[in-house]
Amino acid sequence: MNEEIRTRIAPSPTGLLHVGTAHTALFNWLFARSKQGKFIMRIEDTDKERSRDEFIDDITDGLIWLGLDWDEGPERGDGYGPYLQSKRFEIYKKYAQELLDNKKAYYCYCTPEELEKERKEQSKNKQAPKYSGRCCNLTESQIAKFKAEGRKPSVRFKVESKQIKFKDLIKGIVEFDTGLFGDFVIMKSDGTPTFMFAGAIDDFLMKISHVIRGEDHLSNTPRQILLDEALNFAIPEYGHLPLILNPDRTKLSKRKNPTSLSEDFIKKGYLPEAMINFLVLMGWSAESGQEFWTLKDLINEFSFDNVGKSPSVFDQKKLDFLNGYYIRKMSIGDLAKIAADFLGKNEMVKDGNKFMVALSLVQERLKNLSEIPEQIEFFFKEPSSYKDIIVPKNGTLEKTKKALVESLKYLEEENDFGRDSLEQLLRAVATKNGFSAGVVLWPIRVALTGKIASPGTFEVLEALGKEESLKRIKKAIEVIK
RNA sequence: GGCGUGUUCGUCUAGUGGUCUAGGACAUCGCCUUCUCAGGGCGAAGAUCACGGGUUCGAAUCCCGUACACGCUGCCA
Repeated sequence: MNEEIRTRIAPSPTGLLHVGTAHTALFNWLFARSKQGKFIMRIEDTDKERSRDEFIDDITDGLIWLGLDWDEGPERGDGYGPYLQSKRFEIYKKYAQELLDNKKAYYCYCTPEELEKERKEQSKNKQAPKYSGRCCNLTESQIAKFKAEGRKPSVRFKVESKQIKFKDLIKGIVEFDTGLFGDFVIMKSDGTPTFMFAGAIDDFLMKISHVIRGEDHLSNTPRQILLDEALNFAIPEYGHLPLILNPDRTKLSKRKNPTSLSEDFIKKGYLPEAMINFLVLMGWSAESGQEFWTLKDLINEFSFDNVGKSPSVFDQKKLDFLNGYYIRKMSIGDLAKIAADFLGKNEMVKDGNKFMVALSLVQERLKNLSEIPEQIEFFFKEPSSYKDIIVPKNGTLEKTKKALVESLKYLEEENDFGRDSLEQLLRAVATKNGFSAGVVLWPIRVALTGKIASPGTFEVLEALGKEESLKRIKKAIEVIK
């Protein structure tokens, strides 16, 4: 019989949702969904100093935005909750007491200063920094003395010296010698648990079957296994994902790269589809070689067999490409909807129809939503200051004037402002005057848009309509007089 | 310092002993489409598979060593 697959994402709310966390969440989610398992959200807010509620919101909102929903978590299902570690302190205390009672852990009265000094000395002597274990066998009188000094003890786990070997889902068999570790702290002197301890307990209590996390946790795994063994917990499967790196190959950091999902990607106009596709391609590839993926398709295709072992450099250019790709693929109605949401109170959104027409002209040129206002502005507002660019390369002021005047003449008489008939008309104007098409089309387009780069002349004429188009062309003739 | 993990085009990657004169994608460059930009189509360039030894008839693929990178070595997570 197969046990239910249960994975989790366990962010600590000490900052905005990081793309690395999103990446880990994605792989956990995919694995759970592909196995009809459960995906759980657990908030690791044991660090009271740095944890903030607003970060919890940022993290959960970001994952929802990506489409990574969870089955259990704060405010959602309470099978094995609570899912906020700050509400589970009694549980950790109980297990710490159990270890204390079994002599598998002991009180440590060392002060941070003493420990720091010890470490410094060790590294000065080229020794591995490792806790000496000096508090393990304190006498009654020594303890009484420390207590009298008002020292608050931490609880340290007594590390048994042995080989720990486990099969990582991604890395394969990994082996550690725990004799090198030194006794580590499981309860801080303020009574709160360390990440190592709380994580091991919660993974067991929440019946997590697979712990999928970043490779930076690989060296923590044997410690957690030791804890599991001491507490008689079942040991979960582990999988350590390759990390995401800055272009200089250091661990992804916000100093060197955009890392906040909300601030750097959502607000900049990236689409969840692009983000998912981009994230999954860092570390995973399909057997088929397919490179475009939606969450839905990934569920059927995902497997740890195709997850790579080496870290990936964050490549913004590729994200941009993917984002443009998904923007282009979207129906104009859907684009208008998400663009309107994105732009919020922007004036240009008010006239829904006009906004949609404008969008349709620039859709294939967009790399992200935030480029929209700049690209469609001409559609709502007469352009200005295009005097320097209205004469095409290799053209002259004289020809440009003539082209505009002649075009205006014919345009005024044209009633069909569809792009096809406009094309016929204007190309005829060009040949009639012995001009190449560009000589007449460029100035009109600039008169209409005020831009060097824009959608094509015929589309713009059509979209703007006869009245507005003629008005702008007349103005251009004035301007270059 | 110790331990762990990793190393294929600039980047993401395919590749599990012969089909690899190493495939795809992004980026770059060129051509075509064209009034511009974008898109699309076609094409080019780009990797002595980190390095050095082995094993083998044969290695990017297996073994050993070295180098480099990253992670852990915290009363942060």
